[in-house]
Amino acid sequence: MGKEVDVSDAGIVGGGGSDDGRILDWEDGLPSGDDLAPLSMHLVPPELASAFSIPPADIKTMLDVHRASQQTIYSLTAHHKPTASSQVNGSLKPFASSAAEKENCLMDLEAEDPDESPLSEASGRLPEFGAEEAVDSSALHGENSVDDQRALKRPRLVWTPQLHKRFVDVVTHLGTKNAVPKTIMQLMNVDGLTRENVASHLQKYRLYLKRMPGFSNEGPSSSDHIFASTTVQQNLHEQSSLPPNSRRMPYTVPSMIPMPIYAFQHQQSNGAVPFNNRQGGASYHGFDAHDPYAANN
DNA sequence: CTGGCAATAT
DNA sequence: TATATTGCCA
Repeated sequence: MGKEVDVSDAGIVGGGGSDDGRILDWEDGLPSGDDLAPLSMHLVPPELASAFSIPPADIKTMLDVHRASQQTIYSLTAHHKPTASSQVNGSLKPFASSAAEKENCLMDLEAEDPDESPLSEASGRLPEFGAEEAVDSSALHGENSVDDQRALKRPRLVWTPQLHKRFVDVVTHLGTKNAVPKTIMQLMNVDGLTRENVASHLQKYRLYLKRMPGFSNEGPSSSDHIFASTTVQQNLHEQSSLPPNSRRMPYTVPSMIPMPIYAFQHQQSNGAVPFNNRQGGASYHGFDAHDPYAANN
């Protein structure tokens, strides 16, 4: 990876076939197609997997491979979020790879807060892929394979207790004044989380707060260290994608930005436990009327 | 363009 | 039911 291939003269892809030698050179030593395990083949035999409680991996399709390779390419090139300045019209859409990344790195949400309730989210449930158009449309039409990725509609977000906790932490830290969807989204630092996701959740959350007076938080609390519990190390990535003139608020101190997690999204029904999935009782728009965060804090 | 909010959709 | 989307206005 650290080596660059000189493409200045021979690299023009569609040009002449004069670069065959180089490509053969490249392929030399690689296993042939016959030596490779088919995609449908499990790396771990089912019996062995079940013996060790390893959840069965889902069969990979060409579409999966396509996405994975796109993500690889993406990570090798620009690791940019979609900003106004970034010109991404060429081939790689940040959104597409972000979605792929999200799907591949499932829910690693746990990993902060050891005292978190051991909810059985990690029940080994793999979120399947949304588009069931298993047929490779690019093979049929040869176009819009990239555009489709952005057009893929995201699975609906599940506000797990972990996600919700992060949400509440950020919101209470910001205070009612500064807690706007965009800011919340940025500070939550959850990969794949959209502004709309936050806005929708925030709307409900405010309705909840309205009937629970006393929990509301006015101004930004600069002193509390709600993010101190979450270990911060790497991941100061892409925080500088803000426009140069945008003001850097005191609460955007990098050390407060928690470790990135991945938004867990699902299709229909799976083992994901919503943060408010209590059983009966009084709840208002999903927010428990009594103490919704007892289990989360 | 973003945010807030109610209504409506999935 | 939980979340998404839409429409309208600030």
